[in-house]
Amino acid sequence: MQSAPHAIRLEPFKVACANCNLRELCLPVGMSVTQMDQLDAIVANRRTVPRGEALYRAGDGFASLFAVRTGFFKTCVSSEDGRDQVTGFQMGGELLGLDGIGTDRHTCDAVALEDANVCVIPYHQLEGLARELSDLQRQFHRIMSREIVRDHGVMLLLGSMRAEERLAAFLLNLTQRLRARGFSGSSLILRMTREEIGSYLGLKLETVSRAFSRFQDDGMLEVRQRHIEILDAPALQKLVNGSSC
Amino acid sequence: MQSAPHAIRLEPFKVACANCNLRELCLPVGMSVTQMDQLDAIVANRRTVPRGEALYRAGDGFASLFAVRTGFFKTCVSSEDGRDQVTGFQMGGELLGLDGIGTDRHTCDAVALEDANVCVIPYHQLEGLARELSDLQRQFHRIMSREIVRDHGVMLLLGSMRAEERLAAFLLNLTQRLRARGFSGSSLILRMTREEIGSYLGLKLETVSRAFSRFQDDGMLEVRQRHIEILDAPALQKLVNGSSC
DNA sequence: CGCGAGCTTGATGCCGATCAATGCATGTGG
DNA sequence: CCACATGCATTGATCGGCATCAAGCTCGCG
Repeated sequence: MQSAPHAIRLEPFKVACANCNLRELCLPVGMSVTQMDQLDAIVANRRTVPRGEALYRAGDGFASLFAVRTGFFKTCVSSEDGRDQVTGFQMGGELLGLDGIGTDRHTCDAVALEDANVCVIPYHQLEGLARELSDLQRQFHRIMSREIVRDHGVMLLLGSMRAEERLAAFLLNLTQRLRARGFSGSSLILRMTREEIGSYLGLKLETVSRAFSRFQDDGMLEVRQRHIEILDAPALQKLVNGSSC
Repeated sequence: MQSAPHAIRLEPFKVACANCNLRELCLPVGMSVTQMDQLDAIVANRRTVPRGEALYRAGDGFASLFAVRTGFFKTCVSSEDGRDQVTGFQMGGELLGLDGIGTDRHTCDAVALEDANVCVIPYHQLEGLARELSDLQRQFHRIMSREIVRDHGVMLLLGSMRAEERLAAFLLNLTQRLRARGFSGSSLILRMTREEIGSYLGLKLETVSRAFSRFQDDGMLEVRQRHIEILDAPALQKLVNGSSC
């Protein structure tokens, strides 16, 4: 999310899982080098996705999962009548496509918010390998389970938090994930618009903008367009939790 | 019956997966009889949960998944400051406990809304068996994926629907699942309170009650306490979708 | 430079929360 | 059996937070 993606558009050579700096956040967690080599053997392909384009769309046939190597994605579902809901933002090391396993079709769109590069993981082969490597199986199950738990957290947010609490929770979640990837966590550049944030949080873009302004007035943030400086993380944290009354 | 030493209220006899009337909605989907026998071997235990009691609670260690045989559950997460969110309602054939895989601890409470009976599926053994039986592996992955997709649908509901639309969607979802289990689908008894429905839908109980009343006034439902008669399902469906304007 | 996408800010209105009273079913003990 | 308590549901009155509508503003870019 932080780096300038325009230096190299296409990886000319393959980076093995064992050499990938995201391996501690991705599928290979807990695997030995020889196991990673086996995983590498099925993750033969890369794919670049230019900013604004879809990695897949709802209705597309499902064949592979994708691991984000560089770049930033959003996933969104939409109902018949055109209502739209962003269901998540994905960064390096996170898996995309889990929604497709259940019905062999994708049920949401995955759109790159900046030029991106993903590892293509043919699902059928992954299943086969997971039957041989219990470490891989375990990690895969953990990732799915954590996605479910994350979704439950979003439900809590959407069902019972107020606008500013939602935005605070969102920012803290983002910074935490960035910190896990070696970024500062107090200074970040949003890859998504106010409208996309609003869709994720169940708010209108004006409300998101107002909340940003209010946080700035209260000295918790410095906001310059999409560049956010977190000045008082504990205050944000307090908003998310015990702010009532 | 298993000679369980600590058997408080165990089923007097075991019903094999192959004979269970829920097998087409549960883990054994797509498995042969001999495969189901192998599954039976690890699903040796049953557990009864009286109404109002928890099958597990957030923070409990995770060891097993549970398949609902009879009865009705809710799952709910809560934040530090006591906010509470119902994340789902589970009925016969549905799995409980998937949230625990990611961290080896449960992250939500599962509470029986009526006296219930569940199959205990030791997770470690399930993993082992899934490595042998690709059909089991596939179905397990499908169930997890569908849970993720379901959660995305709830996010859409919470993020972008209005009160009556949410309740309509909720009722239609319930009736559809009941129909899949051989019930009429037009007449149902709610197992949960207005408050629990409200928590699930991100509404207050008064709002839920008012929406029920309004549906009744409009001739779409007949509401007598928890007994609901669906008089005009298409009208409900229309509310969920293209009601805008 | 002028255009347009995205962002900010203000004014107003509505949906659902909140507060409060009543109704209704079930259960308990006198 | 009734009196009473309790939990849940309904309904009304009022209030507040966020949506909506409507201008401007900022910045990148052709």
